[in-house]
Amino acid sequence: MAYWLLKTERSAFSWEDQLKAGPKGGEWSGVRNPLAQKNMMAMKIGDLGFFYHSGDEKRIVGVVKVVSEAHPDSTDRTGRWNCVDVAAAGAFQKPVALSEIKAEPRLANMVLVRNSRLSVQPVTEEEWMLICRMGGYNQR
DNA sequence: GCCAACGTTGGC
DNA sequence: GCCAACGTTGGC
Repeated sequence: MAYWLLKTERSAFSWEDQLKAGPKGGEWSGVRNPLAQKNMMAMKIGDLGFFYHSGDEKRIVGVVKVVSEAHPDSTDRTGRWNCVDVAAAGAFQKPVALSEIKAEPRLANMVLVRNSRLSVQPVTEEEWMLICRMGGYNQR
């Protein structure tokens, strides 16, 4: 079981959109970066990911789970890109802002801090647990 | 609005 | 196959 972080601009696809997709979830489409793509290809059903709003908000607002492993991205006509399906697993009681992550020394090595442009990133178990605690998110 | 970091493109 | 030029992302 692995942990990830998925970035999206609110205007493109928001947490509310993710909630609307319900327990069956939907495609995490539109990723057109080779490294982000490689990360998605490595996702397994049941893996969890932070849902991060980039742009004006810059904060983690919730958790999604992988409900379908990589398959062709329906928004891609070239046939080169794949995506996974994710469903909302729960919202943070208190969203965790990028500024809080940067202020936490134990998170200094997070990919989010090191390579802010990567849209699909791995998260370590230690980072995952700590951020869940910061966000008031209870894992089952 | 700026710019650093990173990707992609295209000429050679 | 290299690399300069250009485009995009995303934080500040």
